[in-house]
Amino acid sequence: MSLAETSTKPGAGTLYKTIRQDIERRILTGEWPPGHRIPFEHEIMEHYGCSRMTVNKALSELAQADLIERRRRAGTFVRRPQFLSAVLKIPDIRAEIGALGRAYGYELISSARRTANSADRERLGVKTPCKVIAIRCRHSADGLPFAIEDRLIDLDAVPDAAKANFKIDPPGSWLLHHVPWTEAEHAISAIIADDAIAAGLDIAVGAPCLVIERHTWRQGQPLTAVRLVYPGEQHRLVARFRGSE
Amino acid sequence: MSLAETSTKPGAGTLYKTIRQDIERRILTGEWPPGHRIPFEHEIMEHYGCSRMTVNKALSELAQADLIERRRRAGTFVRRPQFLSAVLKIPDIRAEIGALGRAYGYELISSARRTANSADRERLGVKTPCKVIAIRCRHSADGLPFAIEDRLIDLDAVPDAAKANFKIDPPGSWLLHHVPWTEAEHAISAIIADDAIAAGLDIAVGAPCLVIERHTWRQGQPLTAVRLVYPGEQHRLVARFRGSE
DNA sequence: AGCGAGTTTATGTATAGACATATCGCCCGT
DNA sequence: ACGGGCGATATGTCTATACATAAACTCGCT
Repeated sequence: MSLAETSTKPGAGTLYKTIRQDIERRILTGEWPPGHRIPFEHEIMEHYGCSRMTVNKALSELAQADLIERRRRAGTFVRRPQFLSAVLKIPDIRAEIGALGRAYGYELISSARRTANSADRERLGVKTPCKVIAIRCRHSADGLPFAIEDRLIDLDAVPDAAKANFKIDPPGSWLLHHVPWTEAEHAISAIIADDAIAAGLDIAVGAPCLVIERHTWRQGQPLTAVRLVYPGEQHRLVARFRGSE
Repeated sequence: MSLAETSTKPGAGTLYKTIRQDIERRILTGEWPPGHRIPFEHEIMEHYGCSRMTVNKALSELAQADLIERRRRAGTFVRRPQFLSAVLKIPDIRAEIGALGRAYGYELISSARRTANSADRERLGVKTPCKVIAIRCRHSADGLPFAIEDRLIDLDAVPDAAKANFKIDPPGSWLLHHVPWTEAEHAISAIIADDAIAAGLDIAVGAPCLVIERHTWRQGQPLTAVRLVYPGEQHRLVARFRGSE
């Protein structure tokens, strides 16, 4: 029990993957519950009889996958699992539609620049007064409505947005290419189309819609808040992924 | 232009992060489109004047994040972005409800073991005849309906499932703890509650529902297919994440 | 031309050692 | 008791080197 388990099935052939999978297994089965401090690199390295870099590589990958949290001097801890957390990787609708091989269409419905009212401030999560741009637009694929977008941009945080031409560029694409972000949050829910949504998406009132709300920050400062409404029966969010081999 | 840009803002203080972000930026802005071969480790290492291990660390992280694909002898290539791919990280409803601090309830509605009919086979994606378990159950939080689950398990791929007691253990939890998987696929969509769903979730017919369909494989072999229906106005899939600092 | 064996090359893994950096805790002085 | 400073310690980064491995390429044989 004390030495490296070269006798057990090697798992994946390489040492660091074996280490990573051993730890991953213990976390997923609950043997090491959230908050548990996993052995120091020093100890793991002795257990497997390898160098610290090898252990470090295994732990770094687990940290990148958010399974563990590493704190200097304190050690490495099992993270609370992110239940049903949904990560939408690339948020650019224009590119998405292009990748589907369909013709992208964009239409600016309304655009207003104003001092943020209390609803705007709450939605963005800012406390101090600021200027915002409020945009409503529609994306379409092959001429058919694809999504309705409702967006608020904090002009103080993104002053360049005042110079962008949102009659031509979709705000999502423009922001993705011009503004770096550090944190984001998504929420996905389902709603029933009301009159405005039904008209905008060319579907029946009462039809199901998928709603994605996204907030984006840079170093804790709110940049933009957006709400995208998709026809729910036509649109599916699909993801395929691997379980770290 | 030829040497390391120590004059530009360091980005993140450490070299490998600078390298990773430089490359990430070029990919996200489209400067290096999908399929583009990015410079060899050898070249990057000379460009930044560092060792290959440092470059390798940066590229490994980008590969883990699925931004690039690495092929021996051929080089490293920008991957086709996974548009709007949604990754639901932990699929265990029992743990999810527990984490919300609410009391978990589980009720098996029906369970049947049978030889897969053609609909079962299509849903699972198997071609040859096999045995399956079909389960319908309900999850609740604090006594209120939380989700309806409809699941198919391939008994040939997961023979142990015949011994599990799904009257007590939710099939999702049981599978998570007993069956390793290597690939999974999610699809999220929105539907309108029909009679059966409305009754099961205690909501009105015509109310919006969020649907998650998940398929799970091990080494390409289908293990299980599940469809989860949530009340759409009460339930939101939320995720917060960082943009690789 | 077709095919198989050998070569080249870029990535993959692993090592030992070095120094940096964030903190946890302890000790000491007020 | 309280707080500031400092040392111990675990992780973070980086290097130079070595060998393994897979795949693309070359070349020569039939």
